[in-house]
Amino acid sequence: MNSQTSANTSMARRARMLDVIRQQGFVSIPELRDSLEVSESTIRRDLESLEDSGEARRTHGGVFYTGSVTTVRQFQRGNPNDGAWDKKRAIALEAAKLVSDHDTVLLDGGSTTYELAKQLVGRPLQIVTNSLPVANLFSASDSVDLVILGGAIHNRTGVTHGPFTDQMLETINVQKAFLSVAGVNEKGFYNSNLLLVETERCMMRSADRTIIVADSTKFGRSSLARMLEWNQVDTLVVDEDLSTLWRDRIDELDTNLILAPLNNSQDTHSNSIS
Amino acid sequence: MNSQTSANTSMARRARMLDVIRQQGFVSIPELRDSLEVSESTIRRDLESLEDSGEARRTHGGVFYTGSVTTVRQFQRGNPNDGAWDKKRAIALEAAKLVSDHDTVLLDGGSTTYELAKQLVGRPLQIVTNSLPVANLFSASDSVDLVILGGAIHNRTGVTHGPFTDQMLETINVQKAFLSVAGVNEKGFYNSNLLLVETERCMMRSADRTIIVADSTKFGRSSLARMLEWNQVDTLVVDEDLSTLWRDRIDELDTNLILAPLNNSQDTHSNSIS
DNA sequence: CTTATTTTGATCGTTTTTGATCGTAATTCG
DNA sequence: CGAATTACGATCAAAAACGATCAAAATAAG
Repeated sequence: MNSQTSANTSMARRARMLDVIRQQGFVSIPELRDSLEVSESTIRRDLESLEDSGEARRTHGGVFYTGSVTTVRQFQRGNPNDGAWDKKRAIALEAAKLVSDHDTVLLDGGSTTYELAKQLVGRPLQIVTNSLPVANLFSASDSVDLVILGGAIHNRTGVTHGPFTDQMLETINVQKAFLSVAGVNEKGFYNSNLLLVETERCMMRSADRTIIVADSTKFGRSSLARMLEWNQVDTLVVDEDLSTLWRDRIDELDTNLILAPLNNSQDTHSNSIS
Repeated sequence: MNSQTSANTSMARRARMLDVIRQQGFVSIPELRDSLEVSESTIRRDLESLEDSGEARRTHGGVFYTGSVTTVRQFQRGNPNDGAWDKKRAIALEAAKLVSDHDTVLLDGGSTTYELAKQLVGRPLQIVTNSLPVANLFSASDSVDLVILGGAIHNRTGVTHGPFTDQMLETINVQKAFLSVAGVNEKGFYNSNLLLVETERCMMRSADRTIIVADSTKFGRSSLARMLEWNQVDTLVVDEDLSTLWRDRIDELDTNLILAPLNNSQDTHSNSIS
């Protein structure tokens, strides 16, 4: 009809639609029809698409916004068939045993530390973290004192990093720091972002004990920036798929190695339910 | 002609209903019918559903709120009908107009600033905040540089505060700071938490302009701790339900007063997105 | 310029939700 | 204890919302 603007493509419309949904939290279809000046049929089709991509959830009578969970969703939904998922959870279970009640614990960002965080919810702890998803986990809980490391947010991962974070870490001391890595080789531990690596070095300096959580697929892989040397790490938690080659190597160092068993889905449910 | 303020859908209605129940503790069905303007049959069906989900318990003659910890938490899913909510959104719309693209903006915690944050999503900005919910809104967005103020999390509200936060604010400068308050009287602006108030003072010092967002119900109410004096505030955004008494008072000061209109009929093209 | 593909808007049958009615159960009052 | 009143749940018809389908319009390709 009226070719008023050049920005009348379906993609632009969906972006606008999502904006409206986000701003209002909930919108009915007639409202969207008036606001975007297209037919309800088109609205329905667009919503279907938006729901498929997970940015909104439809209900009878309208739409809810669900988009802000995208960062968290990465972890939660994740790739359940990834295989590495089981390893991460096994590692998290073992790592959680290293934490005592009323400890002060620093948690880095990353999917493995996020799993660890889930294990720690509900326990009486002081938690320090630079990860937004991890912070969200604990923010509801009454049992933990939560401290967030300030700084610039790294968009993809939802963790803070940079000079602000580093400065804040200088005045903080924790008993145990759990760090995640992107790769491990014979020279040390790696991550992909330079600023992030600097922040993680600061974390190490703030901690009495530095504990690395890494699944076995990370071994032999390096990445952009070296984070730590072997002798700077107290304890390493890996799943039991770690090759004997690496086990032997670590044996010769004075880094503590903890192997997480992979078939432990039994022991939590084994008893009860007669 | 659906100039109805609230979207009429089962889900939104149940949220409203639960709000009323929570607020009053016990409500009769006729009361709910009057308050929500639907038939008693619908009320009964909704209550049945709410009881199934454990959020309320029915008895002969009405409903009790069962304080169940559904941890719905956060206003994200929202209480679209807190009553004051319309005001908050109107204020947010006006306040958003004060923000220019590529501004550096500081956002305090609070439901009104959260509404403001929703309005700002998608715009090219630098955002600094101490609020976890606000941070979550922006963390997915590519258009904003997000900086989180570190510090201890205040459990109820999900905002950081305390010495860490204050220290970090000392090295930060923003063009506009949007602060929320719990109360306003002739002496100044109040909030309920002493440490939080100290942090908000630091925010004010870090900002070129300090803008207070407060709905009209806050006026005449004080709270534990005085945060700011009148002369420290550049601009005040309030809904138009503000009494003439207060309008006159503010007129005599050199605080800028912006009144947000409440008629929320569909805005035609006031939405300057792009 | 013509044809093919995509996108849009309208229509229609189906499903869901809503409001009213009515018989039954519970509570109150005499 | 029994009658009256009130509240409750089930049933049913009207209304609203939904999904599918199809033709027109817009866009892209030949």
